[in-house]
Amino acid sequence: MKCYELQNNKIIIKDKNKFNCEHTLLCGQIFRFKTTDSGYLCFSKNKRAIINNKDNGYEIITKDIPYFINFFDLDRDYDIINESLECHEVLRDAINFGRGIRIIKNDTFEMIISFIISASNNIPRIKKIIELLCLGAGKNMGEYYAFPTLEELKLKPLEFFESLHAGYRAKYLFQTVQYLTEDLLQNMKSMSTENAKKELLKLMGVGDKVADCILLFGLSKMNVFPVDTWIEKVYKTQFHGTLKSRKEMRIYFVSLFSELSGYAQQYLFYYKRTGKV
DNA sequence: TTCCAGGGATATA
DNA sequence: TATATCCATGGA
Repeated sequence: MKCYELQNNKIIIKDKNKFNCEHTLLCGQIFRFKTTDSGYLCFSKNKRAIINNKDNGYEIITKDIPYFINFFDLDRDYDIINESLECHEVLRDAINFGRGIRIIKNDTFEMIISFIISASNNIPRIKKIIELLCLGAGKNMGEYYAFPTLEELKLKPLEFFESLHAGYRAKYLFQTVQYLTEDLLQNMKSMSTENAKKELLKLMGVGDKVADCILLFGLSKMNVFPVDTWIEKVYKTQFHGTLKSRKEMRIYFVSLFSELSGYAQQYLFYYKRTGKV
């Protein structure tokens, strides 16, 4: 059963338990969104979705409806996923806390740049740096700025990335932009998780964790489990684990959740970071 | 002042 | 392969 309907060229969501916009935007997978009086604005590439609260759901207004149906993964039945994950006790609480989260399907290039910026950084600052990036290099769309294309960023010198207050990540961004090609970005979409990760790890500023985030949010690979400082806390406090390296934790979690690893990770991350447990 | 944030690169063994 | 150290920035 679909969680949405199309009415008057709008996407109508009638149940926030099926798609909760607040949880989906605040759970750390999207850095380009704003809260408004009536809901949210959400951006991807050069596109925008206006999300208004409506009854117990939302109306989503956008010029590209198919893009955002796919972006918010609205054609997937999350009840089946949740049911499967709830056999793990810790996940039960995390799912109840973040019910309605959907794993977004964002642009590969936008995710590569965004998560290079995310390394050893905090979410409010990541958002500011990305906003400056769009302002300084993205196309003016009238009421907002697009995320810059690879072609646009290839024209920018190292000094431009330094001007974003990106710190030591500026040189990573510059080198990765110079290295990347449209062909490589396109080819990664059809690669296996393992092969795509090998390619991502060749990029300057992309290590194990950042690669997993790009695979999850930018290439829709669900058999990955990014381990960051928050997941490390979850592992120690909720799972009472004894493994020491993040690599070991990643292998442990992927073996536990398999093809549902990405969903489990996002529930746990949001639960720990926002739920203050 | 020190610690921390969706870590990674590099040198060293 | 595994570990130690350095890396910018800004808020708490």
